[in-house]
Amino acid sequence: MTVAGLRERKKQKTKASIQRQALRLFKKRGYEETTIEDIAEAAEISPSTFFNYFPTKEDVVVYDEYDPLMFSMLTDAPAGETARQSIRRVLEAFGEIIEKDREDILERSRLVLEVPELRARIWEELEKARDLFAAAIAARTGRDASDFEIQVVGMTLVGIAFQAGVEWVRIGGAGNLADLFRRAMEVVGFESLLDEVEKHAS
Amino acid sequence: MTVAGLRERKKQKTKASIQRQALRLFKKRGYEETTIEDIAEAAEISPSTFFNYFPTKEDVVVYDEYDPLMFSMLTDAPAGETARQSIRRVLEAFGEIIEKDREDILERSRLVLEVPELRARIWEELEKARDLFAAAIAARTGRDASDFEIQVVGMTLVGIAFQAGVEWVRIGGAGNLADLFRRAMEVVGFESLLDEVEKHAS
DNA sequence: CTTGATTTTTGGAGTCCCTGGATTTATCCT
DNA sequence: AGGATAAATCCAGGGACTCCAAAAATCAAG
Repeated sequence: MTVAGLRERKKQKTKASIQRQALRLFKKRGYEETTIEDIAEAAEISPSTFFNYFPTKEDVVVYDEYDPLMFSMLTDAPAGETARQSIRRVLEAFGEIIEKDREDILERSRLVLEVPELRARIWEELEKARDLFAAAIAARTGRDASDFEIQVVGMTLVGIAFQAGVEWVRIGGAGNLADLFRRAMEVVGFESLLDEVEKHAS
Repeated sequence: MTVAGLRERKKQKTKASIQRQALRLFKKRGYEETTIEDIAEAAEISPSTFFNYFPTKEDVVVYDEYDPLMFSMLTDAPAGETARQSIRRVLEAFGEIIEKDREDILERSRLVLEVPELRARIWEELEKARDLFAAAIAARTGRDASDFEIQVVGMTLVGIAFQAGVEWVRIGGAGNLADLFRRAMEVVGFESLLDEVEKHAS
C-alpha cells in the first residue's frame, strides 16, 4: 500500500482535467461538434495523449468511479443479508452519493440521453450492472449468475434503474433519485419478486 | 396502388444483395475486419452507393422488416383486447415468424451479441420497442405512454425479450423462442403485472 | 547530482467510417 | 425519341482511432 507517488497523482490530475474540459466543451458546443483536438487543446495535452487516458471519446462521458464502489458494496455485504436487503441498501446509498455530485451527474446524464451514440453506449455499462446484480443474487441463493432466471431478474432491475434515471433527468434532477428507484420497483413488484427467487434457492 | 415498378424492384434486390453479401463476409472474416469497400465490391456497387441503402454499417445487420409488422400488430388489435392479450398475441406471433427465418435471425443475433458496437446499437431498437409496448398499454388503459409507470412496464417487457433472445442464442437457437419469452415473463410475473396496471386505468 | 532505466508524451503516417456536392448514368413518362 | 426524375458514381475531406518510433519527463540508485 504505497502512498500515491508524484507520477500517479499527476496522472489522476491530467485525467480529471481532460474530463472536466471535455464536459465543459460538450455542454457549450455539443458533443459531436467538439473534436478530440479541441479537448486536447483545452486540457493542454496532445491529441495522442487523450487516448492514453480514455480509450474512446465516449468514455470521457461515461467514465466515473462509482462502478468499483457499487461492486464492493455488493460483495462486502453484511453476513446473512438477503438479496432484497442488499439491493435496497445499495440503491439507497447510491441515491445519497448522487446528491453530492448532483450537478455533474445530471449534466452527464443529460448528455448520455441526448446523444444517440452515448445512449447506446451506456447499455454496455448497464449490462455490467446487470451482471453485478446477478452475481449478488446468485451468491445469496446458491445458484449460478448465468442462470436464465437470475439474468432476467438482473435485467429487470437494470431496466428499473434506467427508467428511474430517465425520469429523473426528465424532471430536471429535482427530487430524490432514490424515490424514483423505489417507485419503479413498486410498479414491478420487484422486492416480492426477489423474495420469490430467494425461496427457490437451490 | 401501383404495382412496384422496375425501379422499385431493383432497389429492393440491391438492398437485399448488399445485406446478404455483408452478412456473408461478416460471418467469414468478422465484422470489424470487413470494410464497406469489401461489401460494395461483393455486392457489385460502389462504396458510395452502400450509403444510399443503409445509413451506417451497423444498420446492415440491425435492419429487418419486422418492426413495422410488430407495429401494425399492436395498433390493429381486435377491439376490446386487453393489454395482456395483445402482448401475448404479438410475442407468440413473433416466435412463429422467427421459425421461418431461423437461420438468418440466429446468425444476425449472434453477430449483434458478439460485436460490442452492435450490441450497444441494438438498444436503440429496443427502446423503440419499449415505446411501442408503452403506447399499446397506454391505449388500453387510457393513460399516457410517457407515464413513468407505463415506461417502466414497457422497459421491463423489453428486458424480458432481450434476455430471452440472449438465452436463445446461448443454446444455439434450439427450441422455441416463444417458450423462452413465456418463461421469462413468468419469472417476473409480468402478466399479472399487466393486469394490475390495467386495473389502475385512469 | 548524474546516469541509466522506466514511463509518459508526442508526432506522423495511415485506416476506416461517413458526409456533401458535383457529375454521370439509368429509368421513367409522354 | 427526348426531357424529367431518380439513382449511382466520383472526389475531396473531416474526424475517430491505431501503430510505431522518437523525444521528454520522472524515477531509482550510486
